[in-house]
Amino acid sequence: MENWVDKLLHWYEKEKRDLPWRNTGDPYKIWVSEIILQQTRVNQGIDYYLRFVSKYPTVSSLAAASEDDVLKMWQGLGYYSRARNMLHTARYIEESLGGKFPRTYQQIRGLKGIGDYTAAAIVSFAFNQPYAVLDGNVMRVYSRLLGIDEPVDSSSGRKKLQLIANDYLPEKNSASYNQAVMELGALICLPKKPFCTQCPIQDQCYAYSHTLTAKLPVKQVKKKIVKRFLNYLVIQSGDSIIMRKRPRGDIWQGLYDFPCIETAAAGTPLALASSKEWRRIFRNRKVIVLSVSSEYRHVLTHRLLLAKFISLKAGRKEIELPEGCEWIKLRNISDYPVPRLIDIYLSENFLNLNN
DNA sequence: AAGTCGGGGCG
DNA sequence: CGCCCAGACTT
Repeated sequence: MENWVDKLLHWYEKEKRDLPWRNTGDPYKIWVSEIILQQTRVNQGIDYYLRFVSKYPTVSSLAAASEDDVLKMWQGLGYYSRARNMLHTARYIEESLGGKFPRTYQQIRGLKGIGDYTAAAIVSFAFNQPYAVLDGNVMRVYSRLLGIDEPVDSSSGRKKLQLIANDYLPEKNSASYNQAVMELGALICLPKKPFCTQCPIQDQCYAYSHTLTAKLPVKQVKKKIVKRFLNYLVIQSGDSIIMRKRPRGDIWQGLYDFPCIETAAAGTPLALASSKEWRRIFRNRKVIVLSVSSEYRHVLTHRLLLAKFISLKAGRKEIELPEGCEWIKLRNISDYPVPRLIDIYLSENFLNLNN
């Protein structure tokens, strides 16, 4: 029916790499290989796999090992919970399942350290059961092949791709088909600069015919934590203090904080004093800096705020009130909504006011 | 749904 | 330096 499936399988049989775990049908060794290869490149995992199955050739031998020894075998590979979970699961199989590796998807999926992908991989590769694997390679291949533009790292995107993978999985050659799709992703359909001219199913590919290979798959924009340096001016005069209602289009809209000079890096009071904002607020006059706080760190979802509070004493008439700012009686300050950062600062520095 | 967990290879 | 890798688990 779908001729491209045969092309893909043919390509796989011809081009597949000779990897050590492809020469065994032992579910234990396939399990070991799949755990090692989680978030790990094949080339990095090969030596670890060979050493591991050499030292622990069976579930029983692994179950009898100490955690120190297993972790030592894992040293340098990372994600060490994988090794601890394997030991735990080996002992469970040994003690509760009579040392016999389980054979059904549901049983295997329930083992510690085995999720959807690994359970499908084991039952497919070891027992040729029709469960579709979905890993990074498979998601990339189907995203391009079918033009799926939903983020593959969202739960809805993964769910959709799993259904697609289930749908495309042939009933008979599931083991070969699963590995063929992954191998295509690993050798041809690369994240960057894929070798489309060598792809056996290029003529089927939506992304190729629409020149979208560079755009697919879509990933959620990684919210990298951006630092913001806030230099707050805590200006007091008599029983009053200047606060600012935060404007729209920025964090903490509608809450109150202080007049703020934001800088690209940690600012020193001396540098701030020569800034345009400072000179405008204080009308080019000298003011008395009472104190400069240490740096407060405040984490938001996508921001790391590094705040300093510069406490100043000034006469009201010497001040040019910045946009959105107002004098507030200190005794009323608890009536105003403030961000957590400001609340902490106030509680540490105006303790008498906050109870 | 987002955060956490390691380390290495590659452009 | 950022991205990505035969992901799973916790919060």
